[in-house]
Amino acid sequence: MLKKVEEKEKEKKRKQSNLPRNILKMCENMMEINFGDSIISTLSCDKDGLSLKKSSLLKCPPPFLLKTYELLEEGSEVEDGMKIVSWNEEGNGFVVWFPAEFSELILPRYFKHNNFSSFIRQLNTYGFRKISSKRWEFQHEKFQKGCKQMLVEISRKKCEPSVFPSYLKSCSEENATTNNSSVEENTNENHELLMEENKNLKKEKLQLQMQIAECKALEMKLLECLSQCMDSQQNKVRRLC
Amino acid sequence: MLKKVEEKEKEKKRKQSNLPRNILKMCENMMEINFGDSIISTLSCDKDGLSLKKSSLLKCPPPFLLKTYELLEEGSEVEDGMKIVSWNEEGNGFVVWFPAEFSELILPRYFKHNNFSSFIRQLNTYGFRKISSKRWEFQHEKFQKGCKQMLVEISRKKCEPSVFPSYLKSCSEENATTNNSSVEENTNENHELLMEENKNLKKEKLQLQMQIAECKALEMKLLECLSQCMDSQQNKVRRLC
DNA sequence: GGGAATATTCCC
DNA sequence: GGGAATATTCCC
Repeated sequence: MLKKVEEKEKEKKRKQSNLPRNILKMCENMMEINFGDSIISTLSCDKDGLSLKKSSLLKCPPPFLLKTYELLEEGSEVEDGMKIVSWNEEGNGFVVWFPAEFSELILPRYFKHNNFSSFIRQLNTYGFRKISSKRWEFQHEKFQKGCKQMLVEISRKKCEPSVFPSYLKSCSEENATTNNSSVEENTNENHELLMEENKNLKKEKLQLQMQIAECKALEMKLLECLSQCMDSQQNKVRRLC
Repeated sequence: MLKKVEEKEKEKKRKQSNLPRNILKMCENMMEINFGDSIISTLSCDKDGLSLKKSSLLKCPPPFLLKTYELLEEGSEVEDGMKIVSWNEEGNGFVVWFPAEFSELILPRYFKHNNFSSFIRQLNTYGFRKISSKRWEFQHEKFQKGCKQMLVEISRKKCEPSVFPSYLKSCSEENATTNNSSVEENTNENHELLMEENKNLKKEKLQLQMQIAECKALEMKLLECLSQCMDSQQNKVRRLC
Protein backbone atom coordinates (compact mmCIF):
# COMPACT_ATOMS: atom_id res chain seq x y z
CA MET A 1 0.00 0.00 0.00
CA LEU A 2 2.80 2.29 0.90
CA LYS A 3 4.21 1.57 -2.52
CA LYS A 4 1.28 3.09 -4.33
CA VAL A 5 1.76 6.53 -2.91
CA GLU A 6 5.49 6.48 -3.28
CA GLU A 7 5.28 5.20 -6.81
CA LYS A 8 2.95 7.96 -7.74
CA GLU A 9 5.32 10.53 -6.43
CA LYS A 10 8.38 9.03 -8.02
CA GLU A 11 6.52 8.99 -11.29
CA LYS A 12 6.02 12.71 -11.02
CA LYS A 13 9.63 13.31 -10.22
CA ARG A 14 10.67 11.15 -13.10
CA LYS A 15 8.55 13.21 -15.41
CA GLN A 16 10.06 16.36 -14.11
CA SER A 17 13.54 15.02 -14.51
CA ASN A 18 12.87 14.15 -18.12
CA LEU A 19 13.48 17.78 -18.84
CA PRO A 20 17.03 18.48 -20.00
CA ARG A 21 18.42 18.77 -16.57
CA ASN A 22 21.74 20.39 -17.27
CA ILE A 23 20.14 23.12 -19.26
CA LEU A 24 17.43 23.59 -16.71
CA LYS A 25 20.02 23.86 -14.02
CA MET A 26 22.13 26.31 -15.95
CA CYS A 27 19.09 28.31 -16.76
CA GLU A 28 18.01 28.40 -13.15
CA ASN A 29 21.42 29.49 -12.07
CA MET A 30 21.74 32.20 -14.64
CA MET A 31 18.29 33.64 -14.35
CA GLU A 32 17.71 32.86 -10.71
CA ILE A 33 14.24 31.84 -11.64
CA ASN A 34 14.12 29.38 -8.84
CA PHE A 35 13.87 32.27 -6.47
CA GLY A 36 10.72 32.59 -4.45
CA ASP A 37 9.69 28.95 -4.25
CA SER A 38 6.79 29.27 -6.60
CA ILE A 39 5.89 28.78 -10.21
CA ILE A 40 8.75 29.37 -12.58
CA SER A 41 9.00 29.66 -16.28
CA THR A 42 11.81 27.90 -18.02
CA LEU A 43 12.90 25.62 -20.81
CA SER A 44 10.86 22.62 -21.79
CA CYS A 45 11.39 19.52 -23.84
CA ASP A 46 9.30 18.53 -26.88
CA LYS A 47 9.37 15.32 -28.80
CA ASP A 48 11.07 17.32 -31.56
CA GLY A 49 13.92 18.03 -29.23
CA LEU A 50 14.82 20.84 -26.92
CA SER A 51 12.84 23.97 -27.47
CA LEU A 52 13.46 27.26 -25.86
CA LYS A 53 9.89 28.26 -25.34
CA LYS A 54 8.65 29.64 -22.10
CA SER A 55 6.21 27.48 -20.26
CA SER A 56 4.97 27.49 -16.75
CA LEU A 57 6.64 24.57 -15.11
CA LEU A 58 4.81 23.63 -11.98
CA LYS A 59 7.21 22.98 -9.17
CA CYS A 60 6.68 19.86 -7.18
CA PRO A 61 5.56 20.66 -3.63
CA PRO A 62 7.43 19.00 -0.76
CA PRO A 63 6.41 15.35 -0.40
CA PHE A 64 4.98 15.92 3.04
CA LEU A 65 2.49 18.51 1.82
CA LEU A 66 1.52 16.51 -1.22
CA LYS A 67 0.90 13.39 0.81
CA THR A 68 -1.09 15.25 3.41
CA TYR A 69 -3.19 16.81 0.70
CA GLU A 70 -3.73 13.48 -1.03
CA LEU A 71 -4.63 11.72 2.16
CA LEU A 72 -7.39 14.24 2.57
CA GLU A 73 -8.66 13.63 -0.94
CA GLU A 74 -8.75 9.93 -0.31
CA GLY A 75 -11.08 10.28 2.68
CA SER A 76 -11.01 6.95 4.51
CA GLU A 77 -13.87 6.32 6.90
CA VAL A 78 -14.03 4.53 10.25
CA GLU A 79 -17.67 3.68 9.72
CA ASP A 80 -20.17 4.70 7.13
CA GLY A 81 -20.04 8.43 6.82
CA MET A 82 -17.55 9.00 9.63
CA LYS A 83 -14.32 10.26 8.18
CA ILE A 84 -11.03 9.60 9.99
CA VAL A 85 -9.71 12.88 8.68
CA SER A 86 -11.23 15.54 6.45
CA TRP A 87 -11.20 19.14 5.28
CA ASN A 88 -13.02 21.47 7.65
CA GLU A 89 -16.26 23.14 6.62
CA GLU A 90 -14.62 26.22 5.18
CA GLY A 91 -12.10 24.12 3.28
CA ASN A 92 -9.27 26.22 4.69
CA GLY A 93 -7.98 23.60 7.10
CA PHE A 94 -8.45 20.01 8.11
CA VAL A 95 -9.50 17.96 11.09
CA VAL A 96 -8.16 14.65 12.32
CA TRP A 97 -11.35 13.23 13.79
CA PHE A 98 -9.89 9.95 15.00
CA PRO A 99 -6.21 10.31 15.87
CA ALA A 100 -5.74 6.67 16.86
CA GLU A 101 -7.17 5.34 13.62
CA PHE A 102 -5.39 8.05 11.70
CA SER A 103 -2.04 7.02 13.15
CA GLU A 104 -2.60 3.33 12.76
CA LEU A 105 -4.26 3.20 9.37
CA ILE A 106 -3.51 6.34 7.41
CA LEU A 107 -0.04 7.48 8.40
CA PRO A 108 1.91 4.32 7.52
CA ARG A 109 0.39 4.32 4.07
CA TYR A 110 1.82 7.72 3.32
CA PHE A 111 4.83 8.02 5.58
CA LYS A 112 7.56 5.92 7.10
CA HIS A 113 6.00 5.90 10.53
CA ASN A 114 2.76 5.70 12.46
CA ASN A 115 3.35 8.38 15.05
CA PHE A 116 0.85 11.14 15.35
CA SER A 117 3.41 13.35 17.01
CA SER A 118 5.82 13.02 14.09
CA PHE A 119 3.02 14.11 11.81
CA ILE A 120 2.34 17.11 14.04
CA ARG A 121 6.03 17.91 14.09
CA GLN A 122 6.01 18.11 10.32
CA LEU A 123 2.91 20.29 10.31
CA ASN A 124 4.67 22.69 12.62
CA THR A 125 7.79 22.62 10.51
CA TYR A 126 5.72 23.75 7.57
CA GLY A 127 4.03 26.47 9.56
CA PHE A 128 0.62 24.93 10.20
CA ARG A 129 -1.27 26.03 13.30
CA LYS A 130 -3.59 24.10 15.55
CA ILE A 131 -6.65 26.32 15.53
CA SER A 132 -8.85 24.58 18.02
CA SER A 133 -8.24 23.41 21.55
CA LYS A 134 -11.11 20.98 21.32
CA ARG A 135 -10.15 18.98 18.28
CA TRP A 136 -7.16 18.25 16.09
CA GLU A 137 -7.77 20.96 13.55
CA PHE A 138 -4.89 22.48 11.61
CA GLN A 139 -4.63 25.35 9.25
CA HIS A 140 -2.18 26.99 6.91
CA GLU A 141 -2.90 29.99 4.75
CA LYS A 142 -1.74 28.18 1.64
CA PHE A 143 -3.24 24.78 2.38
CA GLN A 144 -6.77 24.84 1.08
CA LYS A 145 -9.27 22.48 -0.41
CA GLY A 146 -9.15 22.50 -4.20
CA CYS A 147 -5.90 24.48 -4.32
CA LYS A 148 -3.34 21.79 -4.72
CA GLN A 149 -1.07 24.01 -6.73
CA MET A 150 -0.86 26.49 -3.89
CA LEU A 151 1.15 23.94 -1.92
CA VAL A 152 4.31 25.00 -3.73
CA GLU A 153 4.09 28.29 -1.91
CA ILE A 154 4.53 26.62 1.44
CA SER A 155 8.06 26.10 2.61
CA ARG A 156 9.77 24.66 5.63
CA LYS A 157 10.85 26.99 8.36
CA LYS A 158 14.60 27.12 8.28
CA CYS A 159 16.19 25.85 11.45
CA GLU A 160 19.67 27.36 11.36
CA PRO A 161 20.35 31.04 10.93
CA SER A 162 23.71 30.15 9.47
CA VAL A 163 22.10 28.72 6.40
CA PHE A 164 21.10 32.04 5.07
CA PRO A 165 21.57 32.08 1.31
CA SER A 166 23.60 35.11 0.48
CA TYR A 167 21.22 36.23 -2.23
CA LEU A 168 18.39 36.37 0.29
CA LYS A 169 20.26 38.50 2.75
CA SER A 170 20.32 41.67 0.76
CA CYS A 171 16.71 41.36 -0.27
CA SER A 172 15.41 40.65 3.20
CA GLU A 173 16.79 43.95 4.29
CA GLU A 174 15.04 45.66 1.44
CA ASN A 175 11.77 43.97 2.28
CA ALA A 176 11.94 45.13 5.82
CA THR A 177 12.20 48.72 4.79
CA THR A 178 9.95 48.84 1.75
CA ASN A 179 7.16 46.47 2.58
CA ASN A 180 4.70 48.22 4.85
CA SER A 181 2.00 45.60 4.96
CA SER A 182 2.73 44.66 8.53
CA VAL A 183 5.30 46.78 10.21
CA GLU A 184 5.44 44.88 13.45
CA GLU A 185 6.13 41.57 11.85
CA ASN A 186 8.90 43.03 9.79
CA THR A 187 10.66 44.68 12.68
CA ASN A 188 10.47 41.43 14.55
CA GLU A 189 11.79 39.53 11.62
CA ASN A 190 14.50 42.03 11.10
CA HIS A 191 15.35 41.94 14.73
CA GLU A 192 15.61 38.21 14.68
CA LEU A 193 17.73 38.31 11.59
CA LEU A 194 20.04 40.75 13.25
CA MET A 195 20.30 38.61 16.33
CA GLU A 196 21.09 35.62 14.20
CA GLU A 197 23.71 37.45 12.26
CA ASN A 198 25.07 38.69 15.50
CA LYS A 199 25.32 35.23 16.94
CA ASN A 200 27.04 33.99 13.82
CA LEU A 201 29.47 36.85 13.83
CA LYS A 202 30.39 36.07 17.40
CA LYS A 203 30.97 32.47 16.51
CA GLU A 204 33.12 33.46 13.59
CA LYS A 205 35.03 35.85 15.75
CA LEU A 206 35.79 33.11 18.23
CA GLN A 207 36.90 30.82 15.48
CA LEU A 208 39.20 33.47 14.08
CA GLN A 209 40.62 34.12 17.51
CA MET A 210 41.34 30.47 17.93
CA GLN A 211 42.99 30.42 14.54
CA ILE A 212 45.15 33.33 15.55
CA ALA A 213 46.11 31.59 18.77
CA GLU A 214 47.25 28.65 16.70
CA CYS A 215 49.21 30.90 14.40
CA LYS A 216 50.92 32.54 17.34
CA ALA A 217 51.86 29.19 18.79
CA LEU A 218 53.34 28.16 15.50
CA GLU A 219 55.25 31.42 15.27
CA MET A 220 56.74 30.81 18.68
CA LYS A 221 57.88 27.38 17.65
CA LEU A 222 59.40 28.67 14.46
CA LEU A 223 61.21 31.42 16.31
CA GLU A 224 62.55 28.91 18.75
CA CYS A 225 63.77 26.74 15.92
CA LEU A 226 65.37 29.70 14.27
CA SER A 227 67.16 30.79 17.42
CA GLN A 228 68.40 27.29 18.08
CA CYS A 229 69.57 27.04 14.54
CA MET A 230 71.47 30.31 14.81
CA ASP A 231 72.97 29.36 18.14
CA SER A 232 74.28 26.11 16.87
CA GLN A 233 75.58 27.89 13.83
CA GLN A 234 77.52 30.28 16.05
CA ASN A 235 78.87 27.47 18.10
CA LYS A 236 80.00 25.47 15.15
CA VAL A 237 81.63 28.47 13.59
CA ARG A 238 83.38 29.28 16.85
CA ARG A 239 84.52 25.75 17.28
CA LEU A 240 85.87 25.60 13.78
CA CYS A 241 87.71 28.91 14.19
CA MET B 1 9.14 -7.93 12.10
CA LEU B 2 10.26 -4.37 12.01
CA LYS B 3 8.51 -3.93 15.33
CA LYS B 4 10.69 -6.43 17.14
CA VAL B 5 13.89 -4.55 16.50
CA GLU B 6 12.38 -1.18 17.26
CA GLU B 7 10.73 -2.42 20.41
CA LYS B 8 14.00 -3.83 21.66
CA GLU B 9 15.68 -0.54 21.18
CA LYS B 10 12.97 1.52 22.76
CA GLU B 11 13.08 -0.78 25.74
CA LYS B 12 16.75 0.00 26.18
CA LYS B 13 16.15 3.69 25.93
CA ARG B 14 13.35 3.48 28.42
CA LYS B 15 15.64 1.77 30.87
CA GLN B 16 18.23 4.40 30.39
CA SER B 17 15.76 7.17 30.92
CA ASN B 18 14.68 5.70 34.24
CA LEU B 19 17.76 7.26 35.68
CA PRO B 20 17.13 10.60 37.33
CA ARG B 21 17.52 12.60 34.21
CA ASN B 22 17.84 16.09 35.57
CA ILE B 23 20.60 15.07 37.88
CA LEU B 24 22.32 13.12 35.19
CA LYS B 25 22.18 16.14 32.95
CA MET B 26 23.45 18.48 35.61
CA CYS B 27 26.20 16.08 36.45
CA GLU B 28 27.20 15.80 32.85
CA ASN B 29 27.25 19.53 32.49
CA MET B 30 29.22 20.21 35.61
CA MET B 31 31.79 17.51 35.21
CA GLU B 32 31.86 17.53 31.44
CA ILE B 33 32.04 13.79 31.67
CA ASN B 34 30.16 13.44 28.48
CA PHE B 35 33.16 14.79 26.66
CA GLY B 36 34.89 12.27 24.46
CA ASP B 37 31.88 10.24 23.50
CA SER B 38 32.72 7.17 25.49
CA ILE B 39 31.87 5.41 28.70
CA ILE B 40 31.01 7.72 31.53
CA SER B 41 30.54 7.23 35.23
CA THR B 42 27.65 8.96 36.89
CA LEU B 43 24.72 8.80 39.24
CA SER B 44 22.33 5.89 39.28
CA CYS B 45 18.90 5.18 40.66
CA ASP B 46 18.04 2.40 43.13
CA LYS B 47 14.62 1.28 44.24
CA ASP B 48 15.48 2.92 47.58
CA GLY B 49 15.75 6.24 45.86
CA LEU B 50 18.51 8.24 44.30
CA SER B 51 21.94 7.12 45.30
CA LEU B 52 25.11 8.94 44.57
CA LYS B 53 27.26 5.96 43.84
CA LYS B 54 29.52 5.81 40.87
CA SER B 55 28.68 3.22 38.30
CA SER B 56 29.79 2.71 34.76
CA LEU B 57 26.83 3.62 32.66
CA LEU B 58 27.17 2.22 29.21
CA LYS B 59 26.14 4.76 26.65
CA CYS B 60 23.74 3.57 24.03
CA PRO B 61 25.38 3.55 20.61
CA PRO B 62 23.55 5.28 17.77
CA PRO B 63 20.65 3.14 16.50
CA PHE B 64 22.21 2.78 13.09
CA LEU B 65 25.37 1.16 14.44
CA LEU B 66 23.48 -1.07 16.84
CA LYS B 67 21.17 -2.28 14.11
CA THR B 68 24.00 -2.90 11.70
CA TYR B 69 25.85 -4.85 14.36
CA GLU B 70 22.76 -6.87 15.23
CA LEU B 71 21.96 -7.64 11.65
CA LEU B 72 25.41 -9.18 11.39
CA GLU B 73 24.82 -11.30 14.46
CA GLU B 74 21.56 -12.54 13.04
CA GLY B 75 23.22 -13.89 9.90
CA SER B 76 20.42 -14.61 7.44
CA GLU B 77 21.28 -16.92 4.58
CA VAL B 78 20.21 -16.97 0.93
CA GLU B 79 20.75 -20.68 0.72
CA ASP B 80 22.24 -23.19 3.09
CA GLY B 81 25.56 -21.83 4.21
CA MET B 82 25.54 -18.75 2.00
CA LYS B 83 25.22 -15.66 4.12
CA ILE B 84 23.64 -12.53 2.70
CA VAL B 85 25.93 -10.43 4.87
CA SER B 86 28.61 -11.39 7.37
CA TRP B 87 31.72 -10.34 9.26
CA ASN B 88 34.87 -10.66 7.19
CA GLU B 89 37.50 -13.25 8.05
CA GLU B 90 39.46 -11.00 10.35
CA GLY B 91 36.32 -9.85 12.12
CA ASN B 92 37.34 -6.24 11.63
CA GLY B 93 34.82 -5.45 8.92
CA PHE B 94 31.87 -6.92 7.12
CA VAL B 95 30.83 -7.95 3.64
CA VAL B 96 27.46 -7.62 1.95
CA TRP B 97 27.62 -10.71 -0.24
CA PHE B 98 24.22 -10.26 -1.90
CA PRO B 99 23.26 -6.60 -2.13
CA ALA B 100 19.89 -7.25 -3.78
CA GLU B 101 18.77 -9.73 -1.15
CA PHE B 102 20.28 -7.57 1.54
CA SER B 103 18.26 -4.56 0.41
CA GLU B 104 15.05 -6.44 -0.09
CA LEU B 105 15.09 -8.73 2.93
CA ILE B 106 17.39 -7.38 5.60
CA LEU B 107 17.23 -3.60 5.39
CA PRO B 108 13.47 -3.13 5.84
CA ARG B 109 13.56 -5.27 8.96
CA TYR B 110 16.01 -2.93 10.63
CA PHE B 111 15.45 0.41 8.94
CA LYS B 112 12.68 2.47 7.43
CA HIS B 113 13.75 1.80 3.88
CA ASN B 114 15.09 -0.80 1.50
CA ASN B 115 17.69 1.25 -0.36
CA PHE B 116 21.21 -0.01 -0.42
CA SER B 117 22.48 3.47 -1.19
CA SER B 118 20.84 4.90 1.92
CA PHE B 119 22.58 2.25 3.95
CA ILE B 120 25.90 3.17 2.33
CA ARG B 121 25.22 6.82 2.99
CA GLN B 122 24.88 6.07 6.67
CA LEU B 123 28.05 4.00 6.69
CA ASN B 124 29.89 6.95 5.22
CA THR B 125 28.33 9.31 7.71
CA TYR B 126 29.74 7.18 10.50
CA GLY B 127 33.16 7.03 8.90
CA PHE B 128 33.14 3.52 7.46
CA ARG B 129 35.33 2.85 4.43
CA LYS B 130 34.78 0.55 1.50
CA ILE B 131 37.97 -1.47 1.56
CA SER B 132 37.58 -3.56 -1.56
CA SER B 133 36.79 -2.65 -5.10
CA LYS B 134 35.65 -6.18 -5.83
CA ARG B 135 33.03 -6.65 -3.18
CA TRP B 136 30.90 -4.65 -0.79
CA GLU B 137 33.25 -4.81 2.16
CA PHE B 138 33.24 -2.06 4.77
CA GLN B 139 35.42 -1.33 7.70
CA HIS B 140 35.64 0.98 10.66
CA GLU B 141 38.35 0.90 13.27
CA LYS B 142 35.80 0.66 16.06
CA PHE B 143 33.38 -1.74 14.42
CA GLN B 144 34.61 -5.22 15.18
CA LYS B 145 33.20 -8.64 15.75
CA GLY B 146 32.65 -9.34 19.42
CA CYS B 147 33.19 -5.72 20.44
CA LYS B 148 29.66 -4.41 20.62
CA GLN B 149 30.52 -2.00 23.37
CA MET B 150 33.13 -0.33 21.21
CA LEU B 151 30.31 1.05 19.04
CA VAL B 152 29.80 3.91 21.48
CA GLU B 153 33.16 5.25 20.39
CA ILE B 154 31.94 5.78 16.85
CA SER B 155 30.27 9.07 16.13
CA ARG B 156 28.72 10.76 13.14
CA LYS B 157 30.87 13.12 11.19
CA LYS B 158 29.53 16.54 11.87
CA CYS B 159 28.54 18.43 8.77
CA GLU B 160 28.90 22.01 9.91
CA PRO B 161 31.98 23.70 11.33
CA SER B 162 29.42 25.46 13.51
CA VAL B 163 29.75 22.63 16.00
CA PHE B 164 31.64 24.62 18.49
CA PRO B 165 33.00 23.00 21.65
CA SER B 166 30.27 23.13 24.26
CA TYR B 167 32.35 25.20 26.64
CA LEU B 168 32.58 27.95 24.06
CA LYS B 169 28.92 27.82 23.14
CA SER B 170 27.67 28.78 26.58
CA CYS B 171 29.63 31.99 26.66
CA SER B 172 28.70 33.10 23.19
CA GLU B 173 25.05 32.57 23.95
CA GLU B 174 25.09 34.61 27.12
CA ASN B 175 24.75 37.83 25.28
CA ALA B 176 21.95 36.61 23.12
CA THR B 177 19.88 35.55 26.09
CA THR B 178 20.33 38.75 28.00
CA ASN B 179 19.22 40.61 24.94
CA ASN B 180 16.19 38.38 24.71
CA SER B 181 14.93 39.12 28.18
CA SER B 182 13.26 42.37 27.27
CA VAL B 183 12.48 42.17 23.62
CA GLU B 184 9.09 43.77 23.56
CA GLU B 185 9.54 46.92 25.59
CA ASN B 186 12.58 48.38 24.00
CA THR B 187 12.83 46.78 20.62
CA ASN B 188 13.98 49.98 19.09
CA GLU B 189 16.79 50.62 21.52
CA ASN B 190 17.67 46.99 21.34
CA HIS B 191 17.56 47.09 17.62
CA GLU B 192 19.95 49.97 17.40
CA LEU B 193 22.24 48.39 19.92
CA LEU B 194 22.19 45.23 17.93
CA MET B 195 22.97 47.07 14.72
CA GLU B 196 25.88 48.79 16.36
CA GLU B 197 27.17 45.59 17.87
CA ASN B 198 26.77 44.01 14.51
CA LYS B 199 28.78 46.71 12.84
CA ASN B 200 31.51 46.40 15.42
CA LEU B 201 31.59 42.66 15.12
CA LYS B 202 32.04 42.95 11.39
CA LYS B 203 34.86 45.37 11.88
CA GLU B 204 36.50 43.10 14.41
CA LYS B 205 36.08 40.19 12.10
CA LEU B 206 37.87 42.05 9.34
CA GLN B 207 40.67 43.03 11.67
CA LEU B 208 41.06 39.47 12.83
CA GLN B 209 41.16 38.28 9.26
CA MET B 210 43.86 40.80 8.48
CA GLN B 211 45.74 39.72 11.54
CA ILE B 212 45.58 36.14 10.34
CA ALA B 213 46.85 37.17 6.94
CA GLU B 214 49.77 38.91 8.62
CA CYS B 215 50.45 35.88 10.76
CA LYS B 216 50.52 33.70 7.70
CA ALA B 217 52.91 36.06 5.96
CA LEU B 218 55.15 36.11 8.99
CA GLU B 219 55.09 32.33 9.12
CA MET B 220 56.26 32.21 5.53
CA LYS B 221 59.09 34.61 6.26
CA LEU B 222 60.16 32.69 9.31
CA LEU B 223 60.20 29.49 7.36
CA GLU B 224 62.25 31.17 4.68
CA CYS B 225 64.66 32.49 7.28
CA LEU B 226 64.92 29.10 8.84
CA SER B 227 65.71 27.42 5.58
CA GLN B 228 68.27 30.12 4.66
CA CYS B 229 69.81 29.85 8.05
CA MET B 230 70.19 26.14 7.71
CA ASP B 231 71.63 26.50 4.22
CA SER B 232 74.14 29.13 5.21
CA GLN B 233 75.06 27.06 8.22
CA GLN B 234 75.95 24.23 5.91
CA ASN B 235 77.92 26.56 3.66
CA LYS B 236 79.88 28.23 6.43
CA VAL B 237 80.77 24.93 7.95
CA ARG B 238 81.91 23.71 4.59
CA ARG B 239 83.91 26.82 3.90
CA LEU B 240 85.58 26.77 7.27
CA CYS B 241 86.47 23.17 6.83
C1' DG C 1 32.10 10.01 -0.80
C1' DG C 2 29.81 13.59 0.77
C1' DG C 3 26.75 18.21 0.78
C1' DA C 4 22.36 19.46 1.60
C1' DA C 5 17.27 19.06 1.84
C1' DT C 6 13.65 16.67 3.91
C1' DA C 7 11.79 13.27 7.32
C1' DT C 8 11.58 11.10 11.84
C1' DT C 9 12.65 10.91 16.57
C1' DC C 10 13.59 12.64 21.02
C1' DC C 11 13.48 16.02 24.22
C1' DC C 12 12.51 20.62 26.41
C1' DG D 1 5.75 24.49 19.42
C1' DG D 2 10.15 24.03 18.33
C1' DG D 3 15.54 22.86 18.86
C1' DA D 4 18.49 19.48 17.72
C1' DA D 5 20.13 14.78 16.68
C1' DT D 6 19.66 11.10 13.65
C1' DA D 7 17.77 8.94 9.39
C1' DT D 8 16.52 8.96 4.53
C1' DT D 9 16.63 10.86 0.07
C1' DC D 10 18.48 13.28 -3.73
C1' DC D 11 22.07 15.02 -6.15
C1' DC D 12 26.93 16.24 -7.45
